[in-house]
Amino acid sequence: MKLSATGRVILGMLGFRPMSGYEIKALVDSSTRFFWAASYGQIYPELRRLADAGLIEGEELARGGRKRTVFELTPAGREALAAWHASETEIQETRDETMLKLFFADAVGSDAPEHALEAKRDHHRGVAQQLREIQAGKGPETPASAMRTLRLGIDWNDWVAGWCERELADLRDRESKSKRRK
Amino acid sequence: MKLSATGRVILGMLGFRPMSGYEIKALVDSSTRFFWAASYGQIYPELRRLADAGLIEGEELARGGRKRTVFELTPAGREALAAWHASETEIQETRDETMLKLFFADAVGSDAPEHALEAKRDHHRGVAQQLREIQAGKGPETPASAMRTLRLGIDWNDWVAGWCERELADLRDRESKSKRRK
DNA sequence: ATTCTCATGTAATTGGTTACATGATTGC
DNA sequence: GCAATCATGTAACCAATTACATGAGAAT
Repeated sequence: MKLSATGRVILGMLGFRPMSGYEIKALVDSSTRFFWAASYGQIYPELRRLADAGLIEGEELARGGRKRTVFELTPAGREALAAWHASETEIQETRDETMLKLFFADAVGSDAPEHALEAKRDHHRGVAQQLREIQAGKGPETPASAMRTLRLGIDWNDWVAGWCERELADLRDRESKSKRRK
Repeated sequence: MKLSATGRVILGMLGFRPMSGYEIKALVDSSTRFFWAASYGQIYPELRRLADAGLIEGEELARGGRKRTVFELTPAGREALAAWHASETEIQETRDETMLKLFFADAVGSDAPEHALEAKRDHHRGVAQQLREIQAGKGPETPASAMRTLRLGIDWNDWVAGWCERELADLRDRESKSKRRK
């Protein structure tokens, strides 16, 4: 049984604890969405497929007066999760517009590289800030691996912002030198 | 005129110099593919759309005996490229399986975090290696912004590999300490 | 001769988002 | 009474990959 992209994130989430589709979506939005998003339009149909495949099992469990279906991993599902986790990484898809702008800067204009670097720096600063806010909101029950991933996200965004900053300094330095030479 | 995802990379490539669809694809594969991929199934139809919109213009230019269509930016196309470059970044889509595995590690097993970190470290080392090979193959005519992007890719992958390495050391350190305590 | 690279395209399928639709419950 | 949140789902649409199809010229 080959796990679909959305299937991976669902099985993983249910590995933490049983959840409803709604809870899965909420958790994705406050955690993995920076590197792995999922929408309702994918989650609910995929829950059904995973249940049909016997990897998860749903139970009607009302909370308060609201009825909802809570899914949990079956033994086969836990096995599939472990098998996926141990398997070779295959999905690495990225669409990073700041990188694309950086790449094309020379084709656009002489001040484009500087602008692209500034925009990229600001972008990563903003994401780091968002992640810090999420971090502050996480309780002590949050799994260590989730906190580690969050920390990596913050450190990484800080690092990229710093890289852009250094590159900008370098760019301006060379600019002022070439002006002096004239 | 709003540029589609594939439209952005095509206009950008044609910003460097006129090219055929085949050349665009080859260039994408040796440069932007790590953060912005494109397939023939997107490139050729998109070339037609961009030409219909008046942003690019095709000319039949055989090379050797092979006939091919070389596209170049029109003034409107160059304007659209600059406008996109100066606009707010909107596309930031990532599917990073190594991050997902890191995130779920605690839900999988006690040795899963270590495995996930090792796998991620190795993955980034491999990508850095690939990028270094690409870097070695680039000639002096390669635009500075393209080289800068490549350098960022290498530095970034090295940095992530280093982050994983430090985290692994930390993990093993705490592990041996907790064993001693027993 | 045969394989590789250049070159262009389309069809089928998959995967995914967005918007819509519905409705109950809880908290203010 | 009203808004926010919980909760589940579908339909329309869009984007993209993969595989297929074709063919010619260049290199060995």
